Amino acid sequence: VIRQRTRWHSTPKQPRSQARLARILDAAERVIADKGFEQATVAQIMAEAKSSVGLFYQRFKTKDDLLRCLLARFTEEAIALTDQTLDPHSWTSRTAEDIVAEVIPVLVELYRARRGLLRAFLLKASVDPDFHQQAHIAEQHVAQRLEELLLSRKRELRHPDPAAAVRIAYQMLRSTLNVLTLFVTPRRSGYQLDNAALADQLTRAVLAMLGLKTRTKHRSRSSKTTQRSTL
Amino acid sequence: VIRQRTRWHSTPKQPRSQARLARILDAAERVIADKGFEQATVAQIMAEAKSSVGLFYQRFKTKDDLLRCLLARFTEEAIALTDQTLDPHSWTSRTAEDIVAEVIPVLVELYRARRGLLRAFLLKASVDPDFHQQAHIAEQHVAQRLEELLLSRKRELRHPDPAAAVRIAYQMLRSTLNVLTLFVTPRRSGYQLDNAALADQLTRAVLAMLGLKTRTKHRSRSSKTTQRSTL
DNA sequence: TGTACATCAGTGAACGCGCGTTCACTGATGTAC
DNA sequence: TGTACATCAGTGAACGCGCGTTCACTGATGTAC
Repeated sequence: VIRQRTRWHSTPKQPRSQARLARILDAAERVIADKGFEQATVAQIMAEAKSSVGLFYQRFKTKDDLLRCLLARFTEEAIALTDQTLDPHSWTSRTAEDIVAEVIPVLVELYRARRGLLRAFLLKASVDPDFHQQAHIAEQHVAQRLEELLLSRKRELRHPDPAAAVRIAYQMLRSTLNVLTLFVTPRRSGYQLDNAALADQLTRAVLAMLGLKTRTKHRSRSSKTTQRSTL
Repeated sequence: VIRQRTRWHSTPKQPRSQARLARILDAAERVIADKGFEQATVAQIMAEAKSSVGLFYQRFKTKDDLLRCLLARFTEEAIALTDQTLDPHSWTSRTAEDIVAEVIPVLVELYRARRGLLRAFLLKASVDPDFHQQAHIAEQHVAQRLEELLLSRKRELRHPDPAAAVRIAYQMLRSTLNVLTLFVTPRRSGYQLDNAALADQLTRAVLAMLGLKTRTKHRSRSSKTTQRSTL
């Protein structure tokens, strides 16, 4: 009767059930990415994972706890990717412009690939201070790496306060991607995200904000193909 | 018994109950701005309006319908303000830079003043396609006015595709304000929004994106006072 | 090698709570005669 | 001026539904002797 007490939440030791945990997280990510966190029911998720509702509560304290776990998992991935991509050694003898022009498309693609999950994170973060805090910490890591990398080329930036420029440019870039993530539903017809064009536009804009010359290589697409879907 | 059938939703003709409707909308705006739409209960709102729950459903079809009404009311105000502020006649012999430098602080202030309500709108729009559609229409009105005004000074913009530049700059500006609206909780201590500094930073950034020279008049504040709170 | 028992892993029906919505009601104001 | 009735404006307790969470249960795998 006190049996229940002895079971910890999450991190089971047996390999079989550890695999099951991964299966649940994957299923959760799929369902949540598809329907959103609020609309996804625990029952749905566990059906997708081919497990039972009871098991869910042996792995997670609450439904909210699940999203926190997904965030943790995502954060790890994101930080690893960042540290790899933004490692200063891989950018020696490259200009600030190179960095911006190559990092932005990667970011845009990441946002596209994980759109549903990111959307769920954003919505939760906007409503739950603890969650926001958690997300913010991870976010700052990425921001700082990029800032350091760009400020090591401070001289190239024609701006009276390069640090401020990098920060506001990054904030505006991320905000734009966040807003597109929140509001541009792919299901809806009409404007479809053309990633290449979007990345181009953003690159151009960020370069301008940083006071960097734009090479003509970045085509300026006709304004008709420009992404317009916003709130 | 069929009495109920004969009552229309909303727009009562009697002046007394029309005043009451306004009182309900005001109360709703206060409660929703404070707690958010989901967390605000119909009972709370009607208590704040010193009315009863039953009356609520004589004025609104559903709780969602209330938010739609608030959006409609807000939209009207916003469009009126836009048409007044962005009227071409009041800007004759002013430069594109003047326009940007004066409009942005107004926008920032509007966002600050109506933060709670805008937050509720944004969250709803990100989840309800119909609502998003409605908000989008209003939004486009403002965007177009500003676009027209700036493109009438096309020659001043040093950019290969001025129309595209205006659009992406506006989108990034609005996105940034939206993200700040969603994520920077004023209750939380730490970074507090310094509107003047934020407006300055944004102005500088937008001018750069549009290919306009920055006058030294726009102070570049030390990076320590820079707004950093983002997701 | 067999028996008894403990623990692990998992199940899914039932519970319960919050809150949007309904509905049977009251009281005040107008209108007909 | 009084009476009967219709309509308007408003009330708030009760209902009901969705979904997160619980809990009494099953079956399989170890371990002691």
